[in-house]
Amino acid sequence: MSDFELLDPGAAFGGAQPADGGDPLLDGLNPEQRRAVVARGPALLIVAGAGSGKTRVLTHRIAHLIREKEAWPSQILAITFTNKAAAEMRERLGGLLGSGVEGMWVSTFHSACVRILRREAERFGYVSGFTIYDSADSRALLKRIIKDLDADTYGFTPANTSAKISKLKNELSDATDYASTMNASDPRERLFTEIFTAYEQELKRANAFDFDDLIGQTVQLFRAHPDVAAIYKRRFRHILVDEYQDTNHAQYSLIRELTKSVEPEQLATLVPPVRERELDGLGRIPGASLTVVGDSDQSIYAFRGADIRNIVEFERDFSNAEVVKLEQNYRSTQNILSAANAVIGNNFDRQDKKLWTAEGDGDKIVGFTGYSQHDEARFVAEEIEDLHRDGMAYGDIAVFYRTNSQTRALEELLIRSAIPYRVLGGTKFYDRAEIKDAMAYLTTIANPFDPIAWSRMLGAPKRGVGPMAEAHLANFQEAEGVSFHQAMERAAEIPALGPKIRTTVVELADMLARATAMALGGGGTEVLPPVAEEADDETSDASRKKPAPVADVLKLVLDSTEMIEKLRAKRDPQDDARAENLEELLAVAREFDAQQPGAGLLAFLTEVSLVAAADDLDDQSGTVSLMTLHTAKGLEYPAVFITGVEEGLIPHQMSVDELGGINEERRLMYVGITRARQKLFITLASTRATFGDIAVAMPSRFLQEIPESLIEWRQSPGEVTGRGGTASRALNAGRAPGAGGSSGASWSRNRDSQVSFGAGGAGGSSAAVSEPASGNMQSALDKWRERKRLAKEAQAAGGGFPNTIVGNIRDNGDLELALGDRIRHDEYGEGRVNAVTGAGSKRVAHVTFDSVGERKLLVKLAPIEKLSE
DNA sequence: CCCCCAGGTCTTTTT
DNA sequence: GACCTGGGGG
Repeated sequence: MSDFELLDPGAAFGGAQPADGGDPLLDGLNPEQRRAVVARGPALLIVAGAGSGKTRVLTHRIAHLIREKEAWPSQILAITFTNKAAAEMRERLGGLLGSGVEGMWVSTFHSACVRILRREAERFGYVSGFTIYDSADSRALLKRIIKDLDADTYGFTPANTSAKISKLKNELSDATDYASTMNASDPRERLFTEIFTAYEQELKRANAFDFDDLIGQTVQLFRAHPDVAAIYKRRFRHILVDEYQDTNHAQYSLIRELTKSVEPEQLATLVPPVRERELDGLGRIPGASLTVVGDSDQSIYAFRGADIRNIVEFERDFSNAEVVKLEQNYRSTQNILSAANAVIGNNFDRQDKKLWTAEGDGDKIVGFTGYSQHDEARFVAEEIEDLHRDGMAYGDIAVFYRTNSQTRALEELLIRSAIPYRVLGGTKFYDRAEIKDAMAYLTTIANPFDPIAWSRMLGAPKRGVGPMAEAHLANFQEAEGVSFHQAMERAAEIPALGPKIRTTVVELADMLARATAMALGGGGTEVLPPVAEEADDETSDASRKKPAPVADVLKLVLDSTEMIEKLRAKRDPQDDARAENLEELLAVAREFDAQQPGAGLLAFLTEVSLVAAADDLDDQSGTVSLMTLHTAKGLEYPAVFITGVEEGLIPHQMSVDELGGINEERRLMYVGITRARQKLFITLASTRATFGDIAVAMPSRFLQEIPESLIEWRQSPGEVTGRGGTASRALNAGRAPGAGGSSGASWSRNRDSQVSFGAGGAGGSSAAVSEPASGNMQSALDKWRERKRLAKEAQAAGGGFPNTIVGNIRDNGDLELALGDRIRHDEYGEGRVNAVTGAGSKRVAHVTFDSVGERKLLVKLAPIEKLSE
């Protein structure tokens, strides 16, 4: 991405632009881009198709505002989607402006809100040292609440409750609102209200915010305290929001609040005093100018509350809005763009927009169908090796997938092929148990009122303090109204605790007190409870010394708990890896201390809470990047693999019944395709192991939406089982006999939905690509179209259209395998059957191969034949 | 109080 | 296949 400028043909050839005027901020931009840079006025919408150079436009716009003295850097608030994008933007601005980026806020919604909340926390009963609960913390808290209220018998789980609460909070709704609108005769709704209320209370007691609160509470803060809002409204004169299509209602409201004018009655409280030239004709400070950038075709976060209407209705929303459309793509070849256009064109609920490029067609998209996900992964690994041999850097290659669980097979093959790779997101470093344990110490040190962190800290490593002791301490803490640490110090006052536990607890409390003193830099000043009035003098402690480096605090914790030593002492090799992870955490803390000297523990915890999946991407790492399609948004790579392009995966099974679900999945596919610059590979498998057993997979409907002339199949879905001609034999063999139960049902469905593919250069395809329909009942339409497609295909199968490859699934029929049989496998060679499990079409053979060892195979579908005994 | 094992449940995507 | 829960034994 750093070399984007170099690859930008607009810069190289000038295109249709007027001759360069010698302005570095405008030269090399196309006319639309220029308009977006120089446009002024209250509101600007930049509709930026994928790869149309929007980051460049945004940075140039900001630089232009500053260079033309229309704004000080400190008057700019730029919101990006990830911290990485923010860092990149700041870097590019530095390149354009030199040093003049001091004081500019370039950050994510969440980081910006934390910054505001930490400053203003005291105004609404929080302490600035509040904890940020990630989803796991929220769920841990909800789990306790659900158990306390016996709500699990009503089907409430931490996961579904947390999702529902999150959704409500994204709509800026709280428990009181919910209670007033719910159907009170429904016991489930009443119970949910109780859970929600308890959850809010517990968060407050813990001095903690969850992710959604960060936005929502900031909005509440602004609404409840116009004087606070006035400070920020006055400060930020230009607000720019990237990826606007993925903003939710809370984020939208935040932007709305910030772009309102400051009314005359608020002016008096502002410091420094308001000067005449800041005011408009009505004696107000006018609202900030707003620039939003987005692409409704790339809206993929509806599940998180993102509301596509925010961007679609922007013009209605902000009157006098100017609109600039960027459609020229500087990233991909025409073939890739044509595929992307073809796919997204099937979403009928969008404004038509076509990406185009001045570059040539480029290579065709390469397609491959493996018969299993291992086969698919093997192809990916081999192609990566080829690309690398031909001179492409590993860092220029990315592999995308829909679900995190798909990484397993890919990693296995990449390891075997000695290809350096890294997985972004997924099981994150900070999700590991041992890391969470260590982090719990740091969190409880920063916020001794946080029960989740305290409880985790108490139990790890095991020290003989169990749930009973924990409950006694927690009760004492609540009754006395002290911090958890103070409760521990006074363990002697709790008669229910045994002498041994008392000693352990007091010693632990002593260690925490030392660590706290270090972390806060004071002489052991106890952090005050979350009460607004008292919190004031917490900050006025002039005698405070500088906080110690985070690494020192962590070192104290690790040393005194002997966490690393205890792990090393175990004989499980996994525990060695855990010990190394803790060493790694220490290294991360040292790195943080070096990057931000004196920032302290709280800043470290904040940063860790807000890292996004794409943030740990290191452009210089020189490794292949693996990530979900969601994480891929905003990134680009010369070579891209999209894997698992199957029905049920993309579109994901879960989305099929959701309102607009298919359309969102299609956008996800579109995002994936448009990440590729030169080479795009689309792969799938005809069987996939899920849940431990193996199921038949069908090619994704999105695959059929790509014109076949754009794809060069190395192995098409129709060919995959065609080796040795067994497929046709199997297909003529008719319906599988005796396939009972659910497996039979799924089998017959698969047989009915044969897919027509132009494998091997077949002519005009009869592929059932449905016409874009008009209307707005998208879900119903989706279903109807799906049914139409299936009907058409069924007809095609029966009527025998010439290009239809009848049946794309191998079928070994009722091949009987028994213990001890020798078989030959197309890929693995010869092997011996150890066992056969399952029944019907789900029969699985456990085979030890001479070359690769034990494998499990679906008898019906595996490319195997029985050797004579 | 802690460890181990059997059995049930689940899997979309993430700041 | 992985993770969590609950019961039994040490």
